[in-house]
Amino acid sequence: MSDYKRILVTSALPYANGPVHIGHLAGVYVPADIYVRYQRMRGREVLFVCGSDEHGVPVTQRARKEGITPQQVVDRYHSLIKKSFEDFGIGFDIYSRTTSATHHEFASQFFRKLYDDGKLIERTSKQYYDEEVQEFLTDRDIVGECPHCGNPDAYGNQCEKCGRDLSPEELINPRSKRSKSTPVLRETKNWYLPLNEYEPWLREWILEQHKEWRPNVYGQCKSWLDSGLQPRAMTRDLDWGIPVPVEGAEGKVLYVWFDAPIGYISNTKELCEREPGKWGEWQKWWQDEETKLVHFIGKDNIVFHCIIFPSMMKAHGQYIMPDNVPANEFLNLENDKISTSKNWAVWLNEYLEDFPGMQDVLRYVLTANAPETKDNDFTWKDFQARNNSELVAIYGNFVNRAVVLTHKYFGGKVPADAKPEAIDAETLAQLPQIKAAIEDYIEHYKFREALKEAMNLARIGNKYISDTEPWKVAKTDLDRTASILYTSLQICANLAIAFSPFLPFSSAKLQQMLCLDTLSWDQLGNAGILPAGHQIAPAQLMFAKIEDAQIDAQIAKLQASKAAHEAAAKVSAPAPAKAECVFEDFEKMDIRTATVLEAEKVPNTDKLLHLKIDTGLDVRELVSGIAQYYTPEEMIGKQICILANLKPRKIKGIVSQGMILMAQQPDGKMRVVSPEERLDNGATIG
RNA sequence: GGCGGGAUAGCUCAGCUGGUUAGAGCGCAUGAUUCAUAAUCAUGAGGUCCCCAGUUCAAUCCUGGGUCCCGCUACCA
Repeated sequence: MSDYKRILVTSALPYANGPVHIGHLAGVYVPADIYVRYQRMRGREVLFVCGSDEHGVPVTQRARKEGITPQQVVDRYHSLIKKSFEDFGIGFDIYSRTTSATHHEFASQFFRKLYDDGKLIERTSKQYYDEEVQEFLTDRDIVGECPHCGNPDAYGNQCEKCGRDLSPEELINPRSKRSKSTPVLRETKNWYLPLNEYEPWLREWILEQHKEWRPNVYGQCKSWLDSGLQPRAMTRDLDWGIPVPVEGAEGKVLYVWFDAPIGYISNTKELCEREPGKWGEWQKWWQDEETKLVHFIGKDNIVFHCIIFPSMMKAHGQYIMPDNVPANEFLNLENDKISTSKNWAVWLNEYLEDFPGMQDVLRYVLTANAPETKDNDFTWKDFQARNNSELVAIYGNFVNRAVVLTHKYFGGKVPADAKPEAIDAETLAQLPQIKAAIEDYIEHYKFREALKEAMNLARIGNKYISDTEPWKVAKTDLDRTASILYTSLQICANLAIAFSPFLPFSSAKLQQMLCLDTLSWDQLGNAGILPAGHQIAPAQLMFAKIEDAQIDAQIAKLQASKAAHEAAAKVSAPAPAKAECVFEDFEKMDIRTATVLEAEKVPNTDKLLHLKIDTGLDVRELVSGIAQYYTPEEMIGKQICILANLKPRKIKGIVSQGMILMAQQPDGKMRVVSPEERLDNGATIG
């Protein structure tokens, strides 16, 4: 922090196609919020910016699925997410959105500057357009015959067989993977950021100057840089997004990873223009070397925040670079990956309803168990245990002991330090050490350890009060009792400060109980925060015990929602009906029964099985992408149905003669189609 | 498959540039205590530091190989 005047903190923009869950919180928002609250308490000038990421293909997909507009989708989730964050105490200075006018204008200008300065490579090409889905196709959505080796199933960017790079126009007889129709060539232009030109600079900046970044972040950057960067398209042929502000770019939008990180900047600008007196000009946050920029993200975003966005800012020329990008690993839930689509998650908005007033418990658990170095697991049992045996039993209990005794013996007035002893000073001497430790840990983004130090302060308090036994001493020596409680109350005041970046609601409550107006970080370690004679409020419990029933209910809810989702996926949203076809088309297909003789995984793939089957006509081989649903052993001996006269295609070097008929549900579950009763191989189906 | 990260007590995690009796919290056991939300305090048990080889006087740490988990990427008629 030494050389910086102010700190700008960004936290990853949540994607506005679903609510926020505990994985997001643990990975990004809670640590960022702790960092920000801490820096603010130290009196540093801090700006904490976030907002919804509202462009991109998943939003349009969701809209299509629900029969509403993309705008309706993002409106719904933006307000839900924003409200949840507020209620949870994530202290953004601004939480805006990438569909805002400010952002659209700003991102356009940013792009336009790169364009005008010649920082972008323009590539005009005839690109395949799928008239059925009315969209341009990405290279990999097009397959056709390789002009070099004749492989009938080369991809638009590369032939897997001969390894040559291709462009889609070179393919003979191209086909669209999106609709199975024949695409037509249309002229299109796209603009690329030549990341390769920034490679030497990135190497120096990251690999030489930021060896202190977390291993996962540094390692992944190194990996990208070592394998060589390629120009990356910054525009897309889509209709949901920010229009590309260039002549002849109709029907194109900015790549969502171009637009989204600029959201950090445009949201800053929005805030600065709204309250210029408070925040000054946005440029001071983004373009002044004395600003320390920190991006809090999850590990899946590393490349965008460390390679692409910095390259964009470098290309622009006026921006500062992040000082650190503390990316967290992932949080699992009850031993399973958190999944929005499978509804396997604890949603923030639901947590807030189910556990009203208990924001800090979740903040505590997610910090104590934060996935800082590796993936971690959230379990409700652990949540309960940490609440009951740490927050209640150690922190809450200590405060309660001190406050109750003060009321019992001194009418709720802080007693004078009438008869100090060595143990008091020895105990209080630990406070500055705790302060230093918390500071060091937070400055190094080690929030888990920092929180542990804060909790140690409460442990010190409990030990002190047990060692000195004021309830016994009170029978004979009220002066000594006064000193003990004086010391205990000072520890309470220190606790309110030490915990306030982590547990802001509880600190506020404690501060109220102690009748303290303001607390600053500087006072942490101070053994005389509460003056003798100061009146404090009656004791109230800081944390409530969580009973088994509440936890069981959450676990049951989780299981139920998962089951409900699975059931719903089965009945709802079947694949849309296809266009009518004539009988003659159907008749062309030779569908018949066959039996699997041999099966094995295709090497170097995750999804492919190589099968040998008896079709009744012959014994032939085919390749099928079912390895995630069936093991080779399960397939052997199975009777299946195949499309026997499908044009052979070579996949991973194996000629696949036909296709297995598979039934697939909307939730992805896939099963082979078999006759109800075993028939001879080669029985025709129709 | 390629690349990156991870694997340490029953659980969740620390262990800086190779030498520590390998640590902490929770949980568990025993004892003390009763001001406090049966909370607290003390003591203790509990570890092939993922596996195999190598370098070294010495390896949890370094090197090579392997296994499992996660991410990025590729593949996915």
